[in-house]
Amino acid sequence: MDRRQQKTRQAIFNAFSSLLERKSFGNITVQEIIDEANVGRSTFYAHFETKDSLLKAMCTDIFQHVFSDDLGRESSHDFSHVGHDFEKEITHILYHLSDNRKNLKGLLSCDSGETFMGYFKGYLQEMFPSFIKKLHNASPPEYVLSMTICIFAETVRWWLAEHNEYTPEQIASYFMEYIS
Amino acid sequence: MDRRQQKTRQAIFNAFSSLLERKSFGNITVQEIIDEANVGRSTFYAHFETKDSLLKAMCTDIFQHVFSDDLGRESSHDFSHVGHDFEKEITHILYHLSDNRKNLKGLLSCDSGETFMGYFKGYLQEMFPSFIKKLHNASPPEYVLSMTICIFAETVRWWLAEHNEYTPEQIASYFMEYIS
DNA sequence: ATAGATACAAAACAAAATGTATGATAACGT
DNA sequence: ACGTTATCATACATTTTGTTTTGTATCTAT
Repeated sequence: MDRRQQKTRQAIFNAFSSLLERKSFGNITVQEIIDEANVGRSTFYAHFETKDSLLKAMCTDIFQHVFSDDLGRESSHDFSHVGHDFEKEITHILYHLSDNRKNLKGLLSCDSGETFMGYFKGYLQEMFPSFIKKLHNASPPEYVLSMTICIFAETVRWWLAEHNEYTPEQIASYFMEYIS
Repeated sequence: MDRRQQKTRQAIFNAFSSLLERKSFGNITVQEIIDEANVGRSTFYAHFETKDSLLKAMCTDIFQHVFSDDLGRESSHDFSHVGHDFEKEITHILYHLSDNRKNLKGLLSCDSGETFMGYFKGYLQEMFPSFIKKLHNASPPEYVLSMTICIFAETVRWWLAEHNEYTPEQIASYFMEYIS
């Protein structure tokens, strides 16, 4: 890929990320992104059709880093049998998420939430079903799955937005305690 | 209050509600609300400063109906001792929420989520603390509270958006099973 | 019933944002 | 070094936003 494209793309990502720290997705204009990134108007639209496209691209980027080496490699893992591995896996992911703290805080505080959570849940749905089979009986499995994913997402949000003082290991244990 | 004001306010609420069924909050323009409500431009701005003001007013309206006769009357209830009453209370609230299903679906599918959930959680925080004292030990209480609120909100969203076939009683029991 | 207050519609307006298009310039890959 | 292409600056039509003005209709209080 052309170096110029990379630089522009990164500049836009950085600008977007920086703005997300200050204001919510819905209140950010393309114009602001352009100004912050210091790129030409037409250049922005050459890269992204809309503000939503940018959001999606950014989510894809982040999740690729967070989940690639984990789930890609370990998708064959069956968490239903080895409970301890599951918590370790969660911890591992939390470490990755922590690296993206700056971006995630903005993305998690809804507005962008719908899109972001969509991606988030997409990945999580590959991890959780085999694990949650062990849990709860009377409630519909799809309900339990939805809640488990929601709780994980909210745990991450709670952690990154308000309680950075906890370690990934602690957060993982809180999460495990809550869903077990 | 002037009848004219009431009519206009209601027309705007209805228009907003109608639009929320079709598209997300972020993609709705004031212009569309004005057209749909069939009111003058200046009239809209006489009632609401911004689109966000409208959202807040609508949330206040809805929650007032949902929580007024419950929490107002029963705020003295101490749910930490009478577990069964708590589930009944939840069921009661679910019935009220069900009445506002049309509006809530739009409001819950994020964008407006940030604002709406803020209100939602504000009310829930008055209900839950005494109850969750009984639960979980190792995790921070504020974490458990956050997750409980989040689970309730997500339960409602899951129910209204995708699984209307369940009764308030069923949903309440699923919720209780999940958080107990 | 009437008088004063006020909510309303219609229109016009400036400012900002959106999305597209153009030509010139600079950086790129080979 | 050459052809390619990403970028910028500029311009433009369109839409949205929020304010203001003016005349009219409707309300409330007396």
